[in-house]
Amino acid sequence: MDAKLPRIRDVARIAGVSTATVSRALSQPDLVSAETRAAVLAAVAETGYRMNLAARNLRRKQTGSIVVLVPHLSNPFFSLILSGIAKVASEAGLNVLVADTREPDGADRQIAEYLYNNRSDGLIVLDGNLTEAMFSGDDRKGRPPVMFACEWLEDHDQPAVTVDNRLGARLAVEHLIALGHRHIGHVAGPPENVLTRQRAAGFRDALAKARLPANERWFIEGDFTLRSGVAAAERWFDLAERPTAVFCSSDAMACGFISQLNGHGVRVPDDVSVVGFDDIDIAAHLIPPLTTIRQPRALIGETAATMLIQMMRLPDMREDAAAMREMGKVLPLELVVRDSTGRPRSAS
Amino acid sequence: MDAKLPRIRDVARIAGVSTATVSRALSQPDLVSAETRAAVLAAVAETGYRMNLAARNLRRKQTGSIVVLVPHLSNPFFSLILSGIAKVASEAGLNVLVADTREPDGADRQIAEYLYNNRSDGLIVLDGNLTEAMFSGDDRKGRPPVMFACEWLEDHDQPAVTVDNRLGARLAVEHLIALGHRHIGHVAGPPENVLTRQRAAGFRDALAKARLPANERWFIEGDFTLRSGVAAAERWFDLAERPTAVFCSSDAMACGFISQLNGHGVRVPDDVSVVGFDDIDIAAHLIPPLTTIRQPRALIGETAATMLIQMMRLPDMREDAAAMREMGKVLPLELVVRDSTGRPRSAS
DNA sequence: ACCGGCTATGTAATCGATTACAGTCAAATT
DNA sequence: AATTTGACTGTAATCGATTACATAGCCGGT
Repeated sequence: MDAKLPRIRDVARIAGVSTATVSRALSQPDLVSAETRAAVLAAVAETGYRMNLAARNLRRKQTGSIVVLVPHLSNPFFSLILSGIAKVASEAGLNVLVADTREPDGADRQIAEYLYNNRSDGLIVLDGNLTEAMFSGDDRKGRPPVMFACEWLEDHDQPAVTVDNRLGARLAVEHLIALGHRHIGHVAGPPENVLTRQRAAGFRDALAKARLPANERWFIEGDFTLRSGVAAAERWFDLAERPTAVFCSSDAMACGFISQLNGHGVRVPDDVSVVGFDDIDIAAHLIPPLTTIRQPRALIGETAATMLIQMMRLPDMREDAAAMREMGKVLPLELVVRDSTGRPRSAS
Repeated sequence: MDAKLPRIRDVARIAGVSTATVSRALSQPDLVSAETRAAVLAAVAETGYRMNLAARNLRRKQTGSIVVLVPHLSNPFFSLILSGIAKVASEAGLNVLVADTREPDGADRQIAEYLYNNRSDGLIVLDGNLTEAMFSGDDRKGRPPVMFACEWLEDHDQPAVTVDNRLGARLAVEHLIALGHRHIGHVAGPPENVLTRQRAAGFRDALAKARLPANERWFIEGDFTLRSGVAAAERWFDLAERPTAVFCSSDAMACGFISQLNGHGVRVPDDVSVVGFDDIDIAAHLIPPLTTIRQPRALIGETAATMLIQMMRLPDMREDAAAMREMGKVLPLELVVRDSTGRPRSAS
């Protein structure tokens, strides 16, 4: 009943070979003859043998897991990305550890824990606001490879899987302009965030292209959360002159914004048009269904994981800054027009 | 530059003690004298030593990680629960692996992988629809402890952290009745799910208590997802006689339901009142803000993790079925009244 | 016939920490 | 004074798989 778990030695004995041969049959099948392989496999099946990962990892000096650093695990935007990462990693036999960088103990501790210590074979970082110093420095050799996704560090060689946020924002705003809007506001993310800057740039691009002035009062700062969308609506109410359309830098903020507007009797899209960014699951089912920029979230996760695994397999490549940059990838995004945008009152 | 990572031996040499003493100073500080401890700590700081977990786990015959089995990682309902689990586990020095049981390769493989093989020291299962056989059987001794959370297996001794779903549903429906509704429908979860049954029972409890008949045509089957809420709305439209209020077994379904109703010109709460279940983050910011039953999601995660860790520390206890059941815990839930419910037309 | 090269396998060292066991020394007990 | 006790520390075996190195057998070329 309580038989101990079979070890490689037991398999070897039953198959009539040495432990070395069993090990090879299982992890480098080409090295052993077909008959031997069959015998080993039979013995494995008979005993129900399962490898002890701690032993393998100890010997191979690796950990068998990758770590994903997420800002706000509770943000639904990340769920599909994680799911994509998990899928690829699990196919490669790797565990996925998820750590929330905004937890009380702080990001730095997490990074140190995972980056410097041998707790992971690779990192996927979804948070662009980490101490840059942690990722530069000379002693990069001993550390596991790092892949950024969604967000990234500007002015660094770190490879990243992203979308063209600037283009996305431009598409969103061009859509509003095409509808006839001339007074367009922006609910932005936190100022230190890369995405905020990129999307704000795209916002300005579109205005400039249409020769519309950018009104700084219509630039409202948020932090990508629902709550900050609500706060942005309050700011909007305070405005003497109000824009007829608003581009929100995340769907969550758009949702909070619309909800709060609605609470005060302002209708979307009749009184104000709103565009979001991300296309989270619920966006299509809000009232009104949200016009937004779709990011291929699952694909971002899968791609990031795939590339990280490539980097893990080629440790030398990390010395080569050019090769590193090329590991990055920009995935396509798409404007999804729904009902939260319409012609402005004045133009109808 | 490329100095190898320091090992316990290096620390021992610098501190002028043996490796055994270093090990003890680090993991059982009481066993060494204060001076020795200080010397070891100083040496650790000097070398930047970090323990190799693979080695520790190999020697201790454990894995240092717990696994969470989630149905649908992309469901935002689970994010806060995971975050609670991660918090507690990380404080205990445990890694958290998350596996999606609804992935293509199927739940059974995952279970086998994690439960039978030495890949985890404990499991938290958030999916009540797993093959029961996997958790019973005689050879339970060799396996890691399992804690259920949210969902559970009926007729089994497995401990679980839950809320009183039946009570929650009753509160929701009593609220509708108190508002004057006499024609109340239910959008349920998948029929094989425990939560579905519990909540349906609570629904009937409330009706029975108010001596209202339960109309089986107003019982619409769903699967907790947004999409199924949308489908439920279509079913509602097909009804000859329509209820004036609907209790949805999840917020996601309530959201899809309301959204689809709205798309066809039916207003909430003017034409129909809707109550959800869960109180996911976005519930308060839907239009209209959703009346729902709040589950303490972070607390559920923290509690499940805490209890699992207790079980891990007391391996003998698992033999004792009574003790096992007592490990379970029912956490409080709460009705949150917002704007998706109001008096019925006829009663106003 | 001999040698080099190749394939298939075995032997044993190795990864790095933990811990059973043994030993030391000083204080307490008889 | 002898013995016991307890606190502390060291030595070395151990966890289970991987892999460097050694070896054996076989084939083909000269």
